[in-house]
Amino acid sequence: VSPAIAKTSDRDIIAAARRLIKQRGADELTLQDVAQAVGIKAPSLYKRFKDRTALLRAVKDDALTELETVLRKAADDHPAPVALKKMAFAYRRFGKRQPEIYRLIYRPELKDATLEPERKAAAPALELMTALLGPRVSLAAARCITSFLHGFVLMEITGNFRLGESVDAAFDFSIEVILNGLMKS
Amino acid sequence: VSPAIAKTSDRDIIAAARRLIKQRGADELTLQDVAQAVGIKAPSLYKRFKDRTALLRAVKDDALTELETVLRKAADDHPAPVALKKMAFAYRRFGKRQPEIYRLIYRPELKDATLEPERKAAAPALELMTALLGPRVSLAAARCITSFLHGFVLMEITGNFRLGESVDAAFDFSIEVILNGLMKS
DNA sequence: ACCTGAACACCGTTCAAGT
DNA sequence: ACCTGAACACCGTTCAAGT
Repeated sequence: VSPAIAKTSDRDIIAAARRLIKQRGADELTLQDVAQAVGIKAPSLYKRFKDRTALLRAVKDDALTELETVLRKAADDHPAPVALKKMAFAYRRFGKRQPEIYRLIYRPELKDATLEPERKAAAPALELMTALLGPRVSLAAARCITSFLHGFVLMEITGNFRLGESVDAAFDFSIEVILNGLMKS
Repeated sequence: VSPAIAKTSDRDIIAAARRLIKQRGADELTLQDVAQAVGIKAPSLYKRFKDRTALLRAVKDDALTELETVLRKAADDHPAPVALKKMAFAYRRFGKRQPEIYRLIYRPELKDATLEPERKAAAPALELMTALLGPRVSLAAARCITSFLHGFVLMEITGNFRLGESVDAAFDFSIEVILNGLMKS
């Protein structure tokens, strides 16, 4: 008896799911669509992922890993204040390029027990804040800038900025405001 | 022939849906559950709401109206800097008290054509910023503080602050940072 | 005018059977 | 070891029929 040959792989499936989510959003993602994209039938997906949520979680982890890379590359070897700005811009760019993926990252039902990936993605900002302000306020400062970035990106990709004027300018302005405020603290 | 007597009303239905969402989240909301809560069957809901999305939208508008009231009451007649802080605290409190409702408000698929309700809820912050900083930077400043608040509340209710230290303190700190930064601009 | 049961479409999920 | 068709549960939605 010859065992069935695998037609696909976990990585293929994750990549296909991610592409579909990027295009249509996670709510529209059907296991049938994913299966079809990798040349199998929906029930076969259950050999590799416990359920739909587990697959979404895998896509999320994939995206979070990429986000961490993007943030670290942006910060590079720049001095802390410059690195912070570059990181902020890179963060926003990531969100704008793949809004549906960005939204996926923060779905509450996708948090797993370990929290490893999200911790890794949050690390770069915290490290920079420590370099800039010292350990006493670094966590609070990281929460400040992180919250702003998250909120701004969501507002922007959800279409909540519709009163005119430049959104780019508002972003630049806000980053200046926050960094100035942090320096004084 | 006696026409059927209405067993419920739009307002009852919206209130029931809101209560159920508050408890279990919008994703878990079933039209059957809503119908049962007001003593009718699911198909009857379609006499009053075009579809499930329209019902969610009505709940969202209801919540946004309440949010605007809460924010205006918090600001009251205080001088602008005080009013801004009070409003920020009220905003966070609203989100923490009804996290699932807060999340609902910002679902992209629930935005309607007019955008009236969301505009009204954003107005108080913008007005205060104009009073505080003048019309030249008020919109950018409003976007700054609004983004921060939105991001912070989401991070908090989604459970993204888990590195210890006081979250309350981080919020206070952040508000100070941003207001200080704004004054210097 | 509003309510209902029955029916349909769609989708996640399970499982026994195939190679 | 992986894949499949068939079946089931659940839910949004439609519609003809009831009062």
